[in-house]
Amino acid sequence: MLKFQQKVVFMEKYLETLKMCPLFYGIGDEDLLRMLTCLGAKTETFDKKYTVVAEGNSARHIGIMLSGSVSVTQMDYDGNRSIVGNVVPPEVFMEAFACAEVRKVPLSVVANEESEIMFIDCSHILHTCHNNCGFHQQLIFNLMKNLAAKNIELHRKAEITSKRTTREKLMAYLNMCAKKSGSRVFEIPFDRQELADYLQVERSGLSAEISKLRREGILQSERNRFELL
Amino acid sequence: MLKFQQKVVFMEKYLETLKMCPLFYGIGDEDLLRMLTCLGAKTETFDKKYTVVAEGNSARHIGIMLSGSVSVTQMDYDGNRSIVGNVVPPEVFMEAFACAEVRKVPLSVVANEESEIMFIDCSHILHTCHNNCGFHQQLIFNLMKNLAAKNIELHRKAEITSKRTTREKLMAYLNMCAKKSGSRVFEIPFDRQELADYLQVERSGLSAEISKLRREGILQSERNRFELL
DNA sequence: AATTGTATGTTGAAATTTCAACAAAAGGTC
DNA sequence: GACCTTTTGTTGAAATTTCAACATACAATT
Repeated sequence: MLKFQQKVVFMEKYLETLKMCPLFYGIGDEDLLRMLTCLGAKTETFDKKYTVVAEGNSARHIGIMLSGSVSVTQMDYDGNRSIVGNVVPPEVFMEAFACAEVRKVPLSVVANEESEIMFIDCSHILHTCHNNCGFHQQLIFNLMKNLAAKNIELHRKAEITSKRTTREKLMAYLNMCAKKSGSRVFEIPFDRQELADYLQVERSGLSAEISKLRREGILQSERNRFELL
Repeated sequence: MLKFQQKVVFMEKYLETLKMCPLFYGIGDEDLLRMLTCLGAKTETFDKKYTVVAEGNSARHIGIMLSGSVSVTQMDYDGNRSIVGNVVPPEVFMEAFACAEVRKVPLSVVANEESEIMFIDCSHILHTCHNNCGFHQQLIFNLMKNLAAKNIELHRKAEITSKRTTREKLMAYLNMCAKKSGSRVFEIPFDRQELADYLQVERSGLSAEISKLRREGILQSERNRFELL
């Protein structure tokens, strides 16, 4: 009993985050908490740099970011890292593999900082439970919307990395960030090496290009803070 | 009345294709035909090279390939074409934009050859009709699965284009094709320029690389037929 | 404050890609 | 078959990226 109480208290700590999660759109507080229990949601904490999901792991679970942030990365057979993206609360990750009922994930997820993550076995979402929670329908609908949105995000990333030069990729990325943040001043979630792995270019060449753009008066930057002029 | 009859006859012409479509998995013949009418499915024919969907068009409809094939492409502000993928029967396209309820599509779709395509207004799928067709649930579920599969496909494409050299991209692509076809001999759905635009490299450099691989005895090829040795 | 480690910037040489221009081969049309 | 168009292959020069190596700045730890 105490255990249940603790669980609820814990979930309530992140209730605001969970309510913002696209997966739970349109579901009230009470129902949400009940539903999470019904779905067998489990929360885990990961230290910085820890592997949340390793390539080849089972792809049964959907991850929901509660705090911190993680990077989704792909590793080449000869060690080249490619960063697919960055996930922050209240976003969801691994949902595509879970929904497609792929056995093993072909990528890995690493915590960028101390992070709390909720996991839900996707089969509990897909195969409506017999308690007949009225919200399963809504949940599936939300999951679908989220998959569609991820799809579009992948298209957007492809648009950036399809550029041929480091400069074009960088500018396409920075313009996208500016647009997203709604300001010409913004921070990016990557350090130089990570940005290079995201844009699929060389770190040194990327640094050189940033310096060049600065000299040309196109942008200002220091560390991960950028301003487009 | 005659019109209705014609429609049914037409649909029956492609019944086999439609039954294979991931969107209609688990739905019987009779139900499928009734459902298509209920969903207001419309079929159009496009000549080779014709634009099926232009960038900026409304993104309300899902396309289902009945015959022929189309290419999904993105155009750069300075005219660089990037090919996202190729769609053949009985696959579906544009579903991500329709499901995410994006207003305008950010890419265009062109017929590679004479093609027949069925369109369904996605809102008819998402917002269950009041006739209460028993299969709406199944349809939504199928759509979700399909979105997840597309997601994974986009990941796979990113894995290919994330390679740094023309040779690596090409080999990654050919290996994927070989795996998909289950044979070391296979045809690709692209001519050289299209393959270059898909892999995001120069056509001339791609041709040169293919010749080189041939000289090195790694593959054989003529036109779009390849054999990995 | 000194030390250590990590992140970023810089540079020049080597490798690769892009670009432009043309040659050769294949396909379609009359 | 002759002609025209499109596709594919080839080539060398210019541009760009990668790579390796080092310099500098910054952060954390003792």
